[in-house]
Amino acid sequence: MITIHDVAKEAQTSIATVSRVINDLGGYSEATKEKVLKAVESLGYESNAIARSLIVNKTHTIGVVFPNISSMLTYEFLNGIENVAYQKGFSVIVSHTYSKPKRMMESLKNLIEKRVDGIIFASDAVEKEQLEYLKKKKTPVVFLSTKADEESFPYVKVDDYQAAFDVATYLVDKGHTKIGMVAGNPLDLISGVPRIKGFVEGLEQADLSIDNSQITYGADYSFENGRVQFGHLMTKNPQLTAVFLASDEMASGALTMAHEMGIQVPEEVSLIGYDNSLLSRITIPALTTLAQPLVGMGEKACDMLVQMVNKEGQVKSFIMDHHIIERKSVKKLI
Amino acid sequence: MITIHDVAKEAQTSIATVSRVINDLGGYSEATKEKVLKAVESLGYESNAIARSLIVNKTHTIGVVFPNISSMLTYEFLNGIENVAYQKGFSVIVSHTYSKPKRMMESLKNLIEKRVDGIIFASDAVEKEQLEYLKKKKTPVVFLSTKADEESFPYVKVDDYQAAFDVATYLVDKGHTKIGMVAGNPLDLISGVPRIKGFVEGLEQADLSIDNSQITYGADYSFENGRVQFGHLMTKNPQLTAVFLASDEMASGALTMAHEMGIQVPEEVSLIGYDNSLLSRITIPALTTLAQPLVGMGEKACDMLVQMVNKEGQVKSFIMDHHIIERKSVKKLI
DNA sequence: TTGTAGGCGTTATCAC
DNA sequence: GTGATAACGCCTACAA
Repeated sequence: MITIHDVAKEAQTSIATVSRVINDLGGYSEATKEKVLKAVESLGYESNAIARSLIVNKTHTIGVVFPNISSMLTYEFLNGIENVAYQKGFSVIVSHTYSKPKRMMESLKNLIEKRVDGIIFASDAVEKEQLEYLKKKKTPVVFLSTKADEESFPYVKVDDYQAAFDVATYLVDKGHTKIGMVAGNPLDLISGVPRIKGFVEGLEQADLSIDNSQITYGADYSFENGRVQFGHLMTKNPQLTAVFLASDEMASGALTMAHEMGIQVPEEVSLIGYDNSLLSRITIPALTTLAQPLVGMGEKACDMLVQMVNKEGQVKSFIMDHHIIERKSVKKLI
Repeated sequence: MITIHDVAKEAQTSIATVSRVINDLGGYSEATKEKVLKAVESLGYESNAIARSLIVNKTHTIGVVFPNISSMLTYEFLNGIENVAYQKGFSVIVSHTYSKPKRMMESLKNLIEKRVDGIIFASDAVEKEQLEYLKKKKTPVVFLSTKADEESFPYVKVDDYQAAFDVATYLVDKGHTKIGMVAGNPLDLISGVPRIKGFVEGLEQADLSIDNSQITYGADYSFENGRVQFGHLMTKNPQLTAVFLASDEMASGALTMAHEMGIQVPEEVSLIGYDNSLLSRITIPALTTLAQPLVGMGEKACDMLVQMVNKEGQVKSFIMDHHIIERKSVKKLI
C-alpha cells in the first residue's frame, strides 16, 4: 500500500505538507503544491479514509436498515437516500433484517461498530430494546415511514390516517356507496391501524357506515395476501362497487383475483391502491392510487440525517404530502 | 467515546489483555476474562471497527456498484448479495451510477478510499478507464450479469445466447412460425447482441427465417420502450403469433400496448419475457419467461468475492443455469 | 511556508 | 498469564 509518506518522499517534502495540499488547506506555495500533486499522480496515491476516520472521528458513511425484501417500496426509498447521500458526500451501508429482532439488533450493533455517522431506520416497527440501544449511543437516527412510540427520534412519514380518509372521500365523490377495504395488518400500529381508522371515519363523515364484514385483514401488504383477501371480500360482499387496498401490491393481487373471478375492473368494481409504487403504472388497468412520494421521502430522510450529523440546527419530524393519482381502476358512478 | 483503555482500567488490567478476551484469543485466566467481560458490559463498550481495520488492513465491507435504478433486477441482485454478505460477516455499501462514467469512476474511487475488501460491479458495461483503474488496484472484483471484455475479472452470468436460443426453440415447439422480437439495445454487447443472435439462430435452426422487420430495437429494457416497440412491431407485422421481449419490463409494456390495440394475449399473440423478475408473476396474464436466478446470482457473486477476499483458492467465472417458466402468456398452437 | 511530533483506538510483538 | 509498546496511516497543533 502506498501512503502519504511515499508521496512526501517522492515530492521531497513532509507528510504534513502533503496532507495540507491533499485536503486543500492552503498554506503552501504553488511550487510545492505542484510537486505534491505530481507525486500523487505518478504514484497513484489514494488517501486512506479509514485512517482519516480514526482521527477526525467521522466516517462519512450512513447505515440504512430495511425490513424484509418483499416490499417494492424499499428500493425506491433506497434510491432517494442514495441520491442525496452521494450528493452530500456520504456512502451508504444497507442491511436487511427480515423484521427479525435478533437480526435487527445485530445490524444496528454492526453499524455502530463500523462507526457510521448516522442511521436511517426504515419501514419497520422498532422494538423497545433497539430503541433503548439507539438512545444510549449518541448516533443520529431518523425513521423513515415508521416512527418510534416516543418522540425520541425524528421521522419522515405520510399521514396515513388523513391519506386513508382522503381515499374514502374520493371514492364517495365518485358516487360510490358500497365500499369495502382490504386492510393491512390490524396489529400494525404505524400504518395498519391509521389507514383503517382513517378510511372508516372518512366514510362516516359522508354518512356511510362500513361494518366489519366489509373489511378484511391480513398479515402483510403482499400481492398474495391482496389476492386472497380480495377474493374473500367479494364473495362475502358481492354488492360492493369499490374497494380500497392498503397497498399497490395488494391491489395488483386483487386485480388478478378479479380476473379469475370474472369481475371487470373498473366496470363492475373500482379498485384504489396505496403507495404509487412502480407497480401501479404497469398493471392493466393502471391503478388509481394514493401516492406517497417514495423517492422524495428517502431524500428527505437522508437530508435530515445529514443535517443532524453536521449539527446544522434542530431537526423536526416531517409529514410528507400525499395525493391521489387517478389512473384507470376507478370508475365514476353517475 | 469509550475505548479499550476505559475497559482496561475498569477491569484493572491492560489493554492487551482486554483485546485478547474480546477477540477470543486465549491466554488468560477465567478470572480475568470474567472481570473484562463485566467491565465491557457495565461500560457498554463496543469495539471500534475503524481502528481495527487500520491495523488488520481489512474492513469486512464490500462495495456494490449498480447502474440506473429503473431496473427491477437490481433489487433482487442486492438481496442475494446482502444475504451472503451478512452470513459471511460483511457489510455492503451500495452505489448507483446511472451509467454515467464520471459517476462510476467516482464511486469506484470512493470505495477504494474507504478500503472495501472487494467490489461487485453489476449489470453495466465497464469502460476501459474503469477497468484499468480496477486492475491497478489489487482489490478483488467480480462482475455480476456483465463482464469485462477481457478475462481480467471473474463474472457471474446467464448464457444469454443460449437462453435466447432456447426461447426460440420453445416458441417453435409450441407451433409458432411467425415470430417477432422486441430486442434490447443492439449496441449492448453483453446482453443485447447475444440475445438477438441466439434468438435468430434458434429460429434458423428450426428452418425459420426472421428478417429485420420482425425485430425492433430500443435504447433500453424499460416498460415504456417495450410498450412502444411492441406497437411498432405489431402494426408492421400483424401476422405475428408470438413475440419475444428482451425483458419482463418490456413484456409488461407490450401487454399494456396489446390491451390498447385490442390484441388478446395469448389468444391472438403469445408473449414471452426474460428475467423472471417480480413483475412476471403479477401481470395479467402472468408472463411466461426465461428465468434468470436473480437472487442466486447475487449470492453466487458475493460468494465468489468473499472467496477472493479470503484468498481461498482460484475463483472462476460462473455461468448460471437458466430455464423457461411457463405461465399464461404463451399459447400452444395446434 | 514548512516540518516535527503527538495522538486516534486497535492489534501484535515482545519481554517478563 | 500479563503488560508495555510499537505499529497502522493520517491529521493537526506547535515550532521553526
